[in-house]
Amino acid sequence: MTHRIAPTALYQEVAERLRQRIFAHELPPGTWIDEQKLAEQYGISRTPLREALKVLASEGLVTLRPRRGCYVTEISAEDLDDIFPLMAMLEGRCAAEAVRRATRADVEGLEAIHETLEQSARDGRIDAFFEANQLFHRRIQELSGNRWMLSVIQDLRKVLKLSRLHSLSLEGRLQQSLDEHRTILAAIKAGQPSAAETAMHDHLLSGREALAKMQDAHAKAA
Amino acid sequence: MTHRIAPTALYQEVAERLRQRIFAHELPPGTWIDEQKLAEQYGISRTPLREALKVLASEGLVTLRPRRGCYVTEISAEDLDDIFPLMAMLEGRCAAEAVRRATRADVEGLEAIHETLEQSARDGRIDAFFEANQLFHRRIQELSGNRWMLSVIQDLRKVLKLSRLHSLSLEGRLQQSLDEHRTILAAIKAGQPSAAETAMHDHLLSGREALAKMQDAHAKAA
DNA sequence: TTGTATAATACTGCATCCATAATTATGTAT
DNA sequence: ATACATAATTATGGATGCAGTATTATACAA
Repeated sequence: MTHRIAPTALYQEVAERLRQRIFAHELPPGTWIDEQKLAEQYGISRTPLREALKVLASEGLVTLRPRRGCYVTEISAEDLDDIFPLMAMLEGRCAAEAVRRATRADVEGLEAIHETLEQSARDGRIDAFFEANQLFHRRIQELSGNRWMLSVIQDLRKVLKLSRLHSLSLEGRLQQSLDEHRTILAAIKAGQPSAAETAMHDHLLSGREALAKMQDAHAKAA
Repeated sequence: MTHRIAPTALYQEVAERLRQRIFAHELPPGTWIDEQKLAEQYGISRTPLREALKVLASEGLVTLRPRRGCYVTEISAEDLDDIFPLMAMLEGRCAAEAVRRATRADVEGLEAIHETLEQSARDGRIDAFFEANQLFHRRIQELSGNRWMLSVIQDLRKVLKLSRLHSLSLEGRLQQSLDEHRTILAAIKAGQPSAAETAMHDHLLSGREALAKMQDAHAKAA
């Protein structure tokens, strides 16, 4: 008899599926979410769907306008200007803390992740690069040992994913990103908390700059 | 004809009422939330109540265990050890940024708030002191001009409020808290960002220490 | 008396239904 | 033709009902 360890509720699964569709920009920012259409699509009633939307709303992925419906949140340039420095500070702190707490094995684990990053870059496998990148950052956050810090960062990262340009920009500066990662990893291996902190901090801000350039180019094209 | 500007949904009102009851420790951590009893109490159906619980869950105030019900979140000493340094960093940064952005009028507004804090302390009006304290912190966060920073901090503060000792500890160190506020304000008036930052930072950590002492005393009494 | 198995109870999760408000479509007057 | 008012439609918010599972109570055996 197999006992279900994680008896996830329907609304949770729906929330996750919607998250994926939002991140994939299949539901771009501004899109109105048609409850009954979606419910029908998923073969469920509106009740769990609406519960899922409440969750996504408190994550900031959708915006609920009472009596007006639910829309995928639109993120402004000002929001990005707010979020990136915040993330830079938080992830920077994580890196510093991670250096202080990481065991030998932990560092080796990070090196392994970084290696797949390098490999993905060489092979031009962008999606694999994305994934390894995410994992690298996340692992460092975990090593910092602060559950709440991790939760805050992950929440903010979700919001960043709303911006289509966010993923595109990474593509254009793959090599630079890789270099920055090397710097971060080097500081970690050398056991230098504050070097790791500034390296991570700058890495994030560099991401913001790349995104800003994307926006400029985008605006010019329009 | 008055047009309702903010047509707040029922689930939002319910969520707010529950928040208050949780913060007031009328529903202490660990309490099981009886859906139908509460729904009956509020004279509503379970549907909006359940939606409210979803919101509170993503705020971390309650924990939903699928098929098992909903419980007020219990916060551990480790959580506090995670959250306070995080808050110290965030609010510290806010203070620094606030100094850089505040106008003359802004600073005067802060002074006014601080004055009610002083007055409340003199009069021994603890609830008024609490309120002015909250306002002071919040105003600084607003002055920092970073909406997301503010949102993150407020979310974390909600979680802190789960700990009954949190409010009690402030009571015991009213004078010290006041002194620390004076230091913060002085740095702001002097236009010294980094002094304000460290003052605010230390103020938060000092709060954590006081809480730890409370916990020790509490443990000893038990 | 204690432990286990079974039955009764209670609660959660989801579906369906309905009232109300918002939106769109239609008609009329200027 | 355009603007406004009214009617029809549609979608949201909330209530109710029901199936399935967790929990508690009861009975029985060791």
